[in-house]
Amino acid sequence: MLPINQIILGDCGEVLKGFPENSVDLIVTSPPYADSRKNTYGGIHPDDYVQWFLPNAAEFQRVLKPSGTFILNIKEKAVDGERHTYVLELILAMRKQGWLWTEEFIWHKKNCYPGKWPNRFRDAWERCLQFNKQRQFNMYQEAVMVPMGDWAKTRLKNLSETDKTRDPSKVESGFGKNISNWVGREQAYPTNVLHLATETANRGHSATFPYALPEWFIKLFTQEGDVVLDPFLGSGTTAQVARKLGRKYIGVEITEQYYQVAVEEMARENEQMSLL
Amino acid sequence: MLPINQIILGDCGEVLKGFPENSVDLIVTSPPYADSRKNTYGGIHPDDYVQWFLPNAAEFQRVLKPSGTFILNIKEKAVDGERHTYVLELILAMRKQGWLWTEEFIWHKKNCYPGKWPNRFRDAWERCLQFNKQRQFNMYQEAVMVPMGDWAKTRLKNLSETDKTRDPSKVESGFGKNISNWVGREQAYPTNVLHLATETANRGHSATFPYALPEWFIKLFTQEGDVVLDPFLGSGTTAQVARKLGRKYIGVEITEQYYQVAVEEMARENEQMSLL
DNA sequence: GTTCCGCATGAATCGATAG
DNA sequence: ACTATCGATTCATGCGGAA
Repeated sequence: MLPINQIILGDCGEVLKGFPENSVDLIVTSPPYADSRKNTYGGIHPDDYVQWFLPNAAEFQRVLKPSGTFILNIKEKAVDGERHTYVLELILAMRKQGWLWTEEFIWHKKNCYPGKWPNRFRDAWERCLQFNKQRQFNMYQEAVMVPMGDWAKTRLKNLSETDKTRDPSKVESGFGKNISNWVGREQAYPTNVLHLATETANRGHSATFPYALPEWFIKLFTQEGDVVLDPFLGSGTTAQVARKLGRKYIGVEITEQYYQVAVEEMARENEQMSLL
Repeated sequence: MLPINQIILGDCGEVLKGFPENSVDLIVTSPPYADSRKNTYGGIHPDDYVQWFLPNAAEFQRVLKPSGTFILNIKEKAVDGERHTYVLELILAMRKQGWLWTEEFIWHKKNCYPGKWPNRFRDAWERCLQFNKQRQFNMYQEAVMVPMGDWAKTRLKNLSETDKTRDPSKVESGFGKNISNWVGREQAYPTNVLHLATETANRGHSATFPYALPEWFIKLFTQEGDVVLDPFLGSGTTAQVARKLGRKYIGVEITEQYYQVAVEEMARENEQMSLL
């Protein structure tokens, strides 16, 4: 049976074998990036990453409903002066596995990590790859529409203050000129670029993604009561958001430490909610 | 000899064979997208795109200086409900050709209008792939610095103890050691995400990119007097920008129609400049 | 209640040095 | 030669406490 609203300690590749097929509506996850968390996840070498990931992807494909979606948040690192190609190879390999590579969303990290190097700038974006089992999948675009009344505010907020000061002419002319087109319309659809800051508040995990990231995809690809799975749960962000949005959640985490953090966070939130 | 400051009518794969090797400082171009300009470029089918592009890339590699850079502005189309993989395959194939895939910049198209498709949102970004011949290449980062955010003014007023000697975190970042470098600083280095509006003015070419795009890369990778090549010139944006910035330009365009537009634009600008 | 302001921190990368 | 470790470099945000 499907372990609804549970957080499970274990290797997702193994744990998922006990799940029935075609039972999950959305998989949204941020797997360990190659070689970057040596001390926590064992550090998969970039050259071995595809081979490590593929068996897991096969299980994801099995448990995902035909109408479901798989969102993979990932970014290749720089190795020996180049961007490594394991993410590109992973996409190609997953297509051979039967996945459809439907779309690539860009997460623009407004507060990216600082640094300076002679040959590259700071990395301010990550990929959110959308995979599907079939061309027809559930998508609730209206759930993530931006209200027109707030459109101006949100748009400018998304650009952030610094972006505005850096390119005032473009923002003002482009924005002011077009605003008349939107009068009378209620809501606008977003684009495939997400502007979110990483949350710097320590949640006991070195690589939490911001709540808004899973939130956006959960709203977009599921309805209330649907099942959301995060096979690399980390400190539990996806599960917390899914529950808050009235979705069923399943989280799998391999390290005892983060499993504990995730369980405690869920309990803490539970308590807070019962107090209200 | 290298045809400095010229626009040439012809197929770049052929035309470039007459150029000496190691003679160009920067190649920046936006090639015909697969299947999207059928009537102008003959419409390369997505499945044939890599095989069509590779011979051209080989010539680019030959004429590029060892210290030079190749910027390729490209985005895969959605074909049959999926993102096509020809761009991923092209990157892998070019690496086999000897190119280094140094970086992937994201061009975020700020003023893109919300559209409506049943299963995807409006595409608001394109790839700008950076390729190099060797790990050491010319990069003039100071030429593209941007104003610092407003936070800096208040932030640097009084530094906390942790700013001066911050404990190394889990990720072992030695942040905050030479905070004195910051005081009085007005500008910051940009990131690998470019926020540029698409230009609305259609200059008789179906895929013009905005002036700001080649401008940014020309400033970043060349100095005055350097040679900038656009092998798919289109209506001439790259050549115009290069000349304006005091770089030598070479443009190659295969279609008579766009070649004419490019030549006329250059002449028109020449006239305007002589009037000032 | 709002607004302001201080401040810790984050999926980094390169080059030199040591083993 | 080849790998492992270490030091140096650098922004911008959301949070929480205070006004």
